[in-house]
This record gives sequence, structure tokens and C-alpha cells, in this order.
Amino acid sequence: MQKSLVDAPALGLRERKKRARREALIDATHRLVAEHGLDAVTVEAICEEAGVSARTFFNYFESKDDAVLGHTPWPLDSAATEEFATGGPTGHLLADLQALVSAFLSDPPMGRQRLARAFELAAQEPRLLARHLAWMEQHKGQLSALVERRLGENAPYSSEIVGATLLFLTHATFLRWDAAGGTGSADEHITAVVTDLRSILTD
Amino acid sequence: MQKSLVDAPALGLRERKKRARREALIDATHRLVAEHGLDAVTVEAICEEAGVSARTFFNYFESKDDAVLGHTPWPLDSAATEEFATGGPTGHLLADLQALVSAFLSDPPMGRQRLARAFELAAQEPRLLARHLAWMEQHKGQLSALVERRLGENAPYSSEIVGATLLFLTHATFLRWDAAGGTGSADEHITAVVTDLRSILTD
DNA sequence: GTGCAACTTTACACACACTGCAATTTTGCA
DNA sequence: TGCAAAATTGCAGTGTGTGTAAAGTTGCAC
Repeated sequence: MQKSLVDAPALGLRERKKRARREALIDATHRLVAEHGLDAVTVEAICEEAGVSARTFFNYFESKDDAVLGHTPWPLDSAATEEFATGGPTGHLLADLQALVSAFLSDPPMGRQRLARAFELAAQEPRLLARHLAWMEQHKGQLSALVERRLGENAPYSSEIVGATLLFLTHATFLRWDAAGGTGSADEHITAVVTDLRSILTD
Repeated sequence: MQKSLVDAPALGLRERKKRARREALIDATHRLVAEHGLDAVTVEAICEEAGVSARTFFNYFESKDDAVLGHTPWPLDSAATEEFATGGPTGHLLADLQALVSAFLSDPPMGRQRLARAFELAAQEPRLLARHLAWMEQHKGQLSALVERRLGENAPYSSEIVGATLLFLTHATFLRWDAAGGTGSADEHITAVVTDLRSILTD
């Protein structure tokens, strides 16, 4: 087998097995939580469903909640990220913030299918939404650094608040997308959110 | 003893003892966490410090983290809240949102001193910030309902997003206040946040 | 394919958070 | 003083999450 046929990453067996197991654990968690509710499902039950030892579960996820959300350490290294940091794609801050959020939401780290199920469950379990928010908050530092790179030293506003805004836009867009039953494009929703927000603030 | 002398709440002994114990628990938690870090402090240790049984601790707080943050079920029934819902104080949505946030931040449910210490600790322990965020998220529904009451049926934007914005403003103001070392008025900080945000969005 | 080094899974033991329950003590009030 | 409501407490139990060391897999060189 060739190392890299066309553009496939050509991951080794080890890496592929790891991903498969990770997804199997997420799927098992989704099945059980959808049926019985978050609190009624134990990690032990999930592991039985997935045919894995309980200790292994915690090699993949820090907590039960993380398994539902499929939270993975987020590298934040996509092409869109780089483009934003260097002033693209349009050079207009707001438009580029929108593009960044849209790019992230369109290319989730675990597939749309699983992401949709995760959000469906999160909508019913406040704790999960909170955990998701916390996860995003963890990355605020990275986002702020990104914004700082773009704006440079003489920024008109603090990179902190731009980073926080980025996070807020992502979250609000998520919520709107979910409220719409998971239909529509990310672009469409984020545009609507920005419009609303702007009109509230300039009212 | 008269029921209500002048304007004092005239709480019974029972209620006063309860508050004192609650504050004693918060203070004990702050002391220990400041010294040893959140994870190194057990509930048992906190209770020993406060001279209370471990079971009692959980009669006061849902979790260890809540004791640090002093989270109390938030009634959301202040005069400012009522005024906002009925269209006041200025009739201008944005200005009134600011007034509401400011009123909340100026009259914290546990005293500025303790609030400041709680935030100092939260800044060093990401988990606490996350929990705080989660707590705010829990109240988003109440806020949305409040906004709905004010805007009525023919609202120009969804009460959901106004509620989320309210939460975001509160959080961002908190952060800015903390970044300033806890100095300055709530009004001052929220105004700055709104100005930044507006300029980002209309850029 | 043999063998070795690196990585993964697993079992076991353990600390700790948190809950339900029933007994006990404290408080408010007549 | 006595009684009812409320608060505190001990205790037993469930479940999450971690450290550790042994056992099993995989990648790779020879």
C-alpha cells in the first residue's frame, strides 16, 4: 500500500483503530443517552455497549460529558485560521469573523452526523450545553492570540473582547441552527445572528 | 419583638444563622482553596475548617465549586428586573439592557468582598469559570422570558438572542472588571464593552 | 517470521463527590 | 414548658475519575 495515494492522510493502523474506537464510544454514548437520559447512563454501561474496559474510556475522554460532545483537544490549525490571522479573506474584520465561524461550523472535527446528534442531546441536557460553553471558553485564549496576530499592536479594541465575541457568535449560531431543527447553512445563520445583534446594539 | 421595626428585613434567628453558616462555608472554602488549590481541597477539609458535618455542606451547596462561587439560586426578582420588563427605565432597549446588567453587578447576592475573592480564584481555576458560565446559562431561560415580557409578541428580534446578549454583556463586563483589578464601576465597564462591541459590528 | 521497542488496553485498588434516609438536635412560637 | 417545623448529622451506598503495573498489540528492522 502506498504511503499517500492522492491526498489521503494514509494513517497507520494504530491511528485508524484509535479513531474507530473513539467514534464507537461516542456512538454508544449517544445511543444510551438518547434512550435513558444522561444521568441514568453510567460509564460502565457505555463501555459494555462498546465492548471496552472502563479504564480505556478515560483514556479517550476526560469525562462522561465529553464523550457525548465528542470533545477533542482542538488544534485550531485549519487553513481558514491562518488566513484570518494574516488579514484575509476580505480584509474586513466583521466579514472575516463570520467567515471563520462559518468555516469552523462547516468542518466539525467529528462529522456532521455525530455533531448533530451531540447537539440534539445537549439541547435536552443543560449540563452538556454548559460543558460545551466551558470547552469553548478554554479556547478563548487561543482565539484572542489569533485576533492579536491579525490586529497587531495598535488595535482599536482589545483582542480579548474580539475573541469573546467570536465565541459568542459561534455559540449563538449553534443555538439558532439547532432551533431551526438543524437545517440551513452555517453562513445563513451567522448572518442572521450578526444582523440581529447589530440592530440591538445600534437601536 | 416587633415584626418589622423600620425597614430592616427583621429576619428570624433561623434565617440569620443560615446566612452566617453559608458565609462561613464560603470563607472557609476561599481560605483553603487560595492556599492549596481547588483540587487539593476536599469537602471534608472545608467542613472541618468550618466546624460542620460534610452532609450539611451539601445542604447549602450543590457542589464544591458552587461554594467557591457562592452560587445561590437566583430569584431574579429585583425592582430593576420589574422595571426592565415593563419598558423602563428609559424605554430605549440598549440603554435599559445596560441598566439591568449594571444593577445586577452592583448588588451581588453575597457582598462585593466575597465576590471579588471568588473571581480572583475563578481566574486561576478554569473549571470555576466554566461552572460560572454554566450557572449563567441556566438563567438564560429566565432572562429570555423577561425580554419576551418587555418586547411582547411583535418583537423585531428573537427574545432568545437578546437573552443571550444580556448574558454575554454580563460576562464580558465581569471579565473587564476583573482585568482592571476589580476597580471601577460596573457602569463604566459595561459602557466600554458595548462601545467596543458596537464598533466591531458596524466596522 | 523473529524479536524488540513503543504504544494500548486492562484489572485492581483507591480517593473523593454527592445522595437518600432515618435518627437527633435546635429553633420558633404558643 | 411543650410541641411542631426545620436543620444537622451519621451512615451506607452509587458513581466518577486516577495511579499503577501487568498483559496484550502494533510498527519496524533485520
